[in-house]
Amino acid sequence: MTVTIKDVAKRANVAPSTVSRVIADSPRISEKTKQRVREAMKELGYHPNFIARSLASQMTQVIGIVMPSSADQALQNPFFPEVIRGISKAAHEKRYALQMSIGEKENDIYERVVEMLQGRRVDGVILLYSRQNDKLMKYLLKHGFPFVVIGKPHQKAEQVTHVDNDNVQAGKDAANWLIARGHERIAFVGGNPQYLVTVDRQTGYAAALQEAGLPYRPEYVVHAEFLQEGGQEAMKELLSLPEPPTGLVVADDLMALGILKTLDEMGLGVPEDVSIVSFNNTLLAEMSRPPLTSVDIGIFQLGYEAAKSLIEKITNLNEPIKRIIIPHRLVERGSCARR
Amino acid sequence: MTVTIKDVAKRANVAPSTVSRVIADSPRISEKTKQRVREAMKELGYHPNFIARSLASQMTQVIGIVMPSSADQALQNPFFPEVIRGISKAAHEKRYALQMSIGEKENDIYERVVEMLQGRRVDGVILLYSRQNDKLMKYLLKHGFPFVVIGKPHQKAEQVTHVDNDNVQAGKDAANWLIARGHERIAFVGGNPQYLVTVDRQTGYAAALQEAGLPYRPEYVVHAEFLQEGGQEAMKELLSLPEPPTGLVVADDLMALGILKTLDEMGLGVPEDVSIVSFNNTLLAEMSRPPLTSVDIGIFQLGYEAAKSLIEKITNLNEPIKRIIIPHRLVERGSCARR
DNA sequence: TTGTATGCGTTATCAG
DNA sequence: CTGATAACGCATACAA
Repeated sequence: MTVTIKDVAKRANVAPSTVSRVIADSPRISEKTKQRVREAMKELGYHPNFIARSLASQMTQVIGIVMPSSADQALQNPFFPEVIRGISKAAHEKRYALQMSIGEKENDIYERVVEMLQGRRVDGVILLYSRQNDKLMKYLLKHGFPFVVIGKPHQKAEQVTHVDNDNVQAGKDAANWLIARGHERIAFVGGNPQYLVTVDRQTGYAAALQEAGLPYRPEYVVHAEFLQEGGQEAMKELLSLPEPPTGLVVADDLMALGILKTLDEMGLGVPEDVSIVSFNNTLLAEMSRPPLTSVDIGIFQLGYEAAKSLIEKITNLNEPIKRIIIPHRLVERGSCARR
Repeated sequence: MTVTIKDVAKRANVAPSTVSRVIADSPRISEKTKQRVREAMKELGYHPNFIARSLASQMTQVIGIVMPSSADQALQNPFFPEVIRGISKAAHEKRYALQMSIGEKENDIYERVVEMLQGRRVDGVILLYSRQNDKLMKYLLKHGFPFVVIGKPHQKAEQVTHVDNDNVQAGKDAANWLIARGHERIAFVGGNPQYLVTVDRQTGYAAALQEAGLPYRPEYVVHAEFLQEGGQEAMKELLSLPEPPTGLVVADDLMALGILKTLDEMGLGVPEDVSIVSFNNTLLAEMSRPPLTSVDIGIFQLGYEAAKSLIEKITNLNEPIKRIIIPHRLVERGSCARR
């Protein structure tokens, strides 16, 4: 029924191994027989069976994508489709397929990924998150499975190839943008502090304040999970302080969207009353009112480089550990005003 | 190095085939030896090799997800993560893994999916789109590959298992909502008319107008690709008509977000000047200003049922063709006012 | 440059 | 209830 390498071999009057070599485009086969074999393949409608190939070669040509737990609505963040586009591009260039693992709870994810790898379904994985004390990462390191992290690993960063931004600098740039426009009361609204991006950007924010001689006020730092209960309240508190901030550095565009809403409900206008700089420069930044000044972090590239690195690692196990920093740049739109 | 079924067999003093049966939990193995074998598996840290299993059993336990072409920014639509969550849930329940195919151009996608299927990497696929005259769908039908469409197939709908909403009724409901609130000039803003959702919702919209005795005005129907050039202009034209609409039925939340922006630029308020009903009821509907009255179409369920149906089809090739309709319901928020 | 033989880790078909 | 043994479709070391 399904046409195999043997059928092709017969048709072309060669041995199966020859056909195999033609598929691999081995240089040790004469052009003439290559032609003949290829013709036979066409005529029979041959398609190589990846499963069989994988079993024989011990390589699947599949890479696994590990998403953060879907319990939080993180998936709704436009960040993900965009990284995946980047991953997909690089993967396709090297003829790799993509397998995906989504789980509700952290432990779900762990188990599925272990199964993926131990079951030899994938050659390696890309982690689209990086959380504190990650059981999965430890497992991967221990067993020597090829993997790459997007973001900065909490532990053992020197042992883990990762693709990241200079989030400290990015946080600094964002705050400086506001400082340069005369703002002196600048708050930081971050996401889950379990994720290192948040921490890094906050660090940069704090550094910028310090360099500018502005005081760091703890009450100006809020970690609001906007999608959860309580997020709005935290924001409202912040803006109801005796000395409310005039500028906000916000962890990402999706959060900024939520904040715009909260501000609106409080009767505060952007940028007249409050200026905002956010991160990621996704579609949302363009579509929001006002459009958001946002730090572009090269999401597509993050994915692209991660996949490229992973594939290098897979094909060459001695590939050194790498840290790749994707440049960022602030994109000005309408959410910041001079003070 | 890697521990196989044979190692386990030796350890447990049984034949490899017995181990295989234990893995499959065959009833023809005594509980006693099952215990023994399972112990041996634990002790050796055995993990079954899916690739080998796939080759022998001719089943991969993997389903493919086919995304629409990423050339347009469709991927940015929160619809996708949510369907995928649904798919993932059902897949995991039946212990299936997910493989993903993203391509830039339509032809890209076609080729990758053919490769996926012919290469026996997946047992079947779910199409997350349904476009006119789809080459891929024809191919799938012709070759008898198991597949399920989310949305309504343009052609041969009777031959294709699909999971859809009653989009005509949904369109009607949306329009009626506005009509019931006294609106008489209601426009329809759809996405790409190549996609049947758009057409169906428009049909429902038109039917509602007719039933209410309102005139159908062609100039009130706009297909705006917001993310492209020209989208804004089309909207502005619509709203600059001598008799501009007071109500808008908008294809989805993401588009509605863009429209809110355009309206704002034109100095029009929602819902004071223009009322909006949109579709999908994603996170964006909650986060926008004002929050959007939106028709919830059960995105998660669409994915869940699709995956379930596909798996049924894979495991039982005689499974009949099905059409599954996921119920919708309009969720009221703040974007509609009485006239 | 090409062919032969063997193995990849399982499942499945026979026996027993 | 359990054990040999032959596929599954391809890659590769070794021959020729």
